[in-house]
This record gives sequence, C-alpha cells and structure tokens, in this order.
Amino acid sequence: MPELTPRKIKAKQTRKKILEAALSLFSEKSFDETTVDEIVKLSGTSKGAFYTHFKSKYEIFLEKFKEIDAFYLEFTHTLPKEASASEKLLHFSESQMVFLRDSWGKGLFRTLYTNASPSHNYFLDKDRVLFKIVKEFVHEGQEAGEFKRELSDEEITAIITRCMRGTLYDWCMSGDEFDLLMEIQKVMRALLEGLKK
Amino acid sequence: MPELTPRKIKAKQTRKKILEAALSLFSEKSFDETTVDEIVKLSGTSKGAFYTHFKSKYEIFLEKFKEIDAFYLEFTHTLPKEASASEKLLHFSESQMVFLRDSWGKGLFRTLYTNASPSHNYFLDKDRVLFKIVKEFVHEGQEAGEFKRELSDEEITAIITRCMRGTLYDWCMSGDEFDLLMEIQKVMRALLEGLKK
DNA sequence: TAAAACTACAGACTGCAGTCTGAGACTGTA
DNA sequence: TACAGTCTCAGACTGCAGTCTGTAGTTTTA
Repeated sequence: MPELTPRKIKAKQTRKKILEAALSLFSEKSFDETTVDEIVKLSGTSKGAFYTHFKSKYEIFLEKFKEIDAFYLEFTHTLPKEASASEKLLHFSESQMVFLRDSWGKGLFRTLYTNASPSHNYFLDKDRVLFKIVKEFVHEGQEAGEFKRELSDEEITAIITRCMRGTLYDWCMSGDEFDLLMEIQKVMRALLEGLKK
Repeated sequence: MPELTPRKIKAKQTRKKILEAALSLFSEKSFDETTVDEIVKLSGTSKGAFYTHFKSKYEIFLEKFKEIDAFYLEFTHTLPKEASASEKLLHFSESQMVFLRDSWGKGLFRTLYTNASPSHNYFLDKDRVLFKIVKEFVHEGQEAGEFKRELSDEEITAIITRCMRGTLYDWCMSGDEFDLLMEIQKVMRALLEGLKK
C-alpha cells in the first residue's frame, strides 16, 4: 500500500536528514537558538524541502517529545501490582516529574507551552500514552470501589492530567525555588483524596 | 517626589498615546493581527518611542489584562458571608470562569499563555489580587476547621490557583466541546473535597 | 513513447518584532 | 549663560520564520 517509488524513497531520506540535523542542533544549542536556515544548511537541503516535510519548526520539536511516552509506558511495568490505584497514581506522577525534571528540563517545557496552539497541542491529545496510563489506573480504582463513580474514568483522567499540566507549567515558568517533586505530591494527594469515595 | 519636568510630562503623554492606540487595535482586530508598526502609525509616534516605553508588544497586552483583577475584587463583595469557605471558593471559581469566558474569550488567554515567560508571567505573580482573594478564603476555612492544616494557606492557595490555571489552559487550547464552567466545577469539587479535614 | 500533470525541492522574497544609531531638545551645574 | 550630559524619539536596519515562484526530474495518461 505505501507505493514506494524511487522518488518517495528519496523524499523520505531528505525528511530524515532534516529531522536529524534539527534534533542535533536542538540538543547542542536550544530550540530558540537554532534557526531553520542552520538546520537546512547542516542537512544540505533547503527551506523548500524543510517546509514540504514539516509544517513548522515547532513540529520537529514535537517529534522529539514523543520519546517521553516511551518512558511512561516502561515505567508502568515497574509498579507493584498489589498497590492501590491511588498509590500507583501518586507514584507514577512522582516518577514522571523526576524524570522530566532531570532528563528534559524546564527549557523544553517552556518551548512546549509557548509554541502550542489548538491545532498543534501535544498536551491535549487524548490518545497520548500518558492519558491511557492514567485512565487505566483510574478505572482500576473505580472497579475496586476506591474512587467515586459520579465521574467517568475519562473525566477523572482529564482532571488529573490537567492538574499535572498546571504543575508542570508553574514549574517551567518558575525559578529554582520551585520544587517540582514536592509540588506534585501536594497537588496529587489533595486531588486523589477528593476523588475517593 | 515625581519631579514632573515638562519633558517627563510629554513622555508620559507619548506613552499614553501608544497605549491607547495599541489597546484600540487589539480589540478591533486581535493581538496577533496588529503590528507594532500599526500601533506606532496610529499613535503618531515611532518605534523608538514604542520601545523606550514598553519592553515588548506583549507588555502592552498585559496592561489590559490587569483589568481582570478589578472584577475579582468586586465579586468577592457579593458573596454571602454565611457560606462556608469551600462554597465561596467554588462559587468564586465558577463566576470567574463565566466572566472570563464571556467577557474575554479564548483568544486572549491563548495570547497570554503563548507569550508568557519566566520574567514576564502574569499568572505566577503571587501579588495578584486573585491570589490574595483565594488565600483569604482558604485561611478562613482553616480557621473554621474546615480545611486541613498540614499545608499552609499559601500552599493550598498555590494548589488551587494552579489547577484553575490548568483548566483555563485546556479550555483556551480546546475546541467548542470544552465546557469551561462544567470542567472547573469538576476540578474544584474534587480538590476542595481533598483539602477538607 | 510523447505529452501532460505532478512532486520535491531550491532559494529569493515578505512580513514583522525588536535593535541600533544618531540627533535635537531638555536639564542640571558652575 | 554656556556647556556637558542625558533623555525621548525617529526611522533605518537586522534576524528569522514562513511563503512564493520556478524548475528539473518523475510519474501518469493516452
């Protein structure tokens, strides 16, 4: 079905070259500091090529961000089966924050937030792995009679991920005094408490 | 003490002309659609004048946003004294969201979020009226034995405003299907429940 | 297999926020 | 009252994301 004509193969290679050059520059400097012209130069292509393959500079950036989901997924396997749903959720959010703080950093999140748009919003994508993971825990908690049923698992998930997002926002816009781990604990504990029966 | 020499008076007038022209254009079109050149032209000044009085186009935008706090303040006077702290907080957040939705709209918030930076962040300013209002209610609730005391009033306030912010974020980045009022109710109910003794 | 239609790409160009230079007017000092 | 220093402002300039136009080569059609 993909119909790989020689031309399309070459196009894919071009796309890949651009992507790799961009990611390399993003990590070497930062998103804001690397220009599209540099990406184009390093990849030996052109602006025309760049914009046929990507809608914007930000779109490339998002590409990298998808890697985060891999971590999430892997992490869930390490959680003890016997823990309660709210313990799992608390644990998960803590590990998530530590991971994001140490492996990604504020700068990336600032970029993520300040370049987001309704049509291009990584956070709000309901198909995200994060969303699915949280939803599963919530569902589990409801089945076990731990959480309320007035709200659907989907609604509760929306609430939880939203408050995580708010915390992440405050963190990446704050100075060093903001302790991401402590703050997520406070928020999650209050929230989970309120969601229990 | 202000030492109003003729020169400073004229400078203030220039500043005012720029501000008024900008706000007029922002409401006529939108933030993104109005250019600094237009503002400068309409106000009969120059770029040089613009950037001596304002650090950026966004800074002018924020100027307008401060009006919101006036609404907040006024609203608190309309709340029944006898209501519980959590009722007041719930009520307040609901009215706030209705107000923001109907009088301000998504567009402005999108601008607010996507142009924010650590040094220039309206939301995170702890001196904001919003912060003070919420803190007062929280404090009241703690005094009345309604809320936990494990967290300080300041900490609880941070949590609450953060989750409001997260909800606002989701709203302004979402399509029409997002019901801001319903969503804030869900979030606030869960949160307030979890903060009670 | 010739012509028509399309695709991936090159790079010049546009639009806009923000910077820089310089000048004229004002202010404070002696 | 002269003159050195300092503001306010004008507008030319820079830097960069994204657009537009043209084209060579490829694919499709007849």
